[in-house]
Amino acid sequence: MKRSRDESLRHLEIADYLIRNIRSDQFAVNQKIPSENELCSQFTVNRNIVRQAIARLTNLGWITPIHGKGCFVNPIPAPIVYVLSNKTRFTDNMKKQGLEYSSKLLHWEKGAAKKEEQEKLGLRETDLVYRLEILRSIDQKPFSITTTIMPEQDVPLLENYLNQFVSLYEILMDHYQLQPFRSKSIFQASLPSLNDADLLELPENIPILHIESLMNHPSGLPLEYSIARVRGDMHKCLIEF
Amino acid sequence: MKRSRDESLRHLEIADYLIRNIRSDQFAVNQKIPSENELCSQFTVNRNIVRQAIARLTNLGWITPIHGKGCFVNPIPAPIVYVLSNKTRFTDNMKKQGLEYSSKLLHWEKGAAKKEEQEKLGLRETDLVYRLEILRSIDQKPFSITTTIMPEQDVPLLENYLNQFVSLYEILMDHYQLQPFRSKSIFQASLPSLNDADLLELPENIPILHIESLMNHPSGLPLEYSIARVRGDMHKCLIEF
DNA sequence: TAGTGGTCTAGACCACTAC
DNA sequence: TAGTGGTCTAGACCACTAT
Repeated sequence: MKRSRDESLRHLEIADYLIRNIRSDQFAVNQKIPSENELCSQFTVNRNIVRQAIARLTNLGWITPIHGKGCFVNPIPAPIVYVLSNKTRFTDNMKKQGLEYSSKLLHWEKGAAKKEEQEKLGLRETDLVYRLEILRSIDQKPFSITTTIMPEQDVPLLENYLNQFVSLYEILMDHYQLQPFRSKSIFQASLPSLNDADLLELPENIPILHIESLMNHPSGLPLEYSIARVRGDMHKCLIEF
Repeated sequence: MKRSRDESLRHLEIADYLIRNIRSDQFAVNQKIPSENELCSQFTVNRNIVRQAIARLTNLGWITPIHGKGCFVNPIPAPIVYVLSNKTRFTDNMKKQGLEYSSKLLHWEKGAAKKEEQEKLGLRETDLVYRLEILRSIDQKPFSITTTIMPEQDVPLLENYLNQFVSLYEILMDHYQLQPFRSKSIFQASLPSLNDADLLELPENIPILHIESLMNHPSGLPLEYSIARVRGDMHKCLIEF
């Protein structure tokens, strides 16, 4: 995977040219960059080469090509700083920053705990768990997908409250008097699965911050195991020690 | 950036075929996958299409093409769990896990503190800082690059000890009796810069875990500001609350 | 209808590796 | 020398958008 800076690959040259122009606002946000054919003549190369450059910028999230119209420069999202502490809530964080947020329950199910879930939550094979898939958005734009697993015994008949889902923590608080505390989190950088990329409306190559968390009862017993996938380019996670 | 699963793009079909075969060990680790020409005839497509599929797998880190030889399946690195706490050291973490690690000082300089550095470290415009660029490896494989900034006043004549660099924390301990404590860290997922990708010997599209940290004196005064870029596919960062 | 991006074919020449 | 990957050309046909 070695690369050297002096090799003259035409498509990289064109990609660099485009990125420089976007950076310096020569190609403004939400505006079109030159068409493929224009770039072909400008650089006297084949359309395939231009398309390689275009693909590169698309993958890196700089532009979005729209069939029949052209390639448009993406707005650069300013990363949102999210403070993670033992009692952080998504909603609290957003409220503090005055951001418009929303949660949507994509899917839920009740079933036997899988092996990993048993271990993380301290359950037996026969125990049941709820699995929720939640999409969170900020300013109407998809921001993260979280899979949350909770033991059925802690939130019996949870399905009764899922019809008008607004916030998981409201449900826990209002109907079960539960207030989970963060016990530990594992951070990882990865690329989105095709499914997550679709849901987050992401180009494939935008990295994802993967946060696997265990939340406890105030007593210390595990209550909630969650795996969040957050857009890397929209998110910074701050931890204070 | 919408994608639907039912569109039949030949190059995606080929890429899927290859990934399935790698996953199921039909194409074993460190072995060659079929050559481009073989894939061309197998799928009765043009070489360009096969090369799109190959590029996809390369970017995703599945294979490494070697000129004149073929495309070889990459070994899948098992992620190393790194515990981050207010007194974590890289070397301690690795020692505990019995891993062979090493640090290499790539570059150092002394100069006026930049604006951001002044803010983070509480310095004045006239203050000087040391900037170190450190490459850490595990089992001889590049793992992370860290830029560390320290005020000159805290580590005067640091250059005297950089000739035989082994570990930054050894120098701080042995020559300055300093033991920095982690105050806060900011996590972000991103893609590597071209330079970092080169140094880490990474395909471009392997995501990077970006950890920006502030370390303090035991007294609470800022002592060290660092920006680490860690291979996302080799690293999990655990935080306990 | 003209212009745009989306997909694909059929070649060419080169550099590197193995024999 | 034969086979491999690396780069690039010159087309074709299609679907979508604007007018």
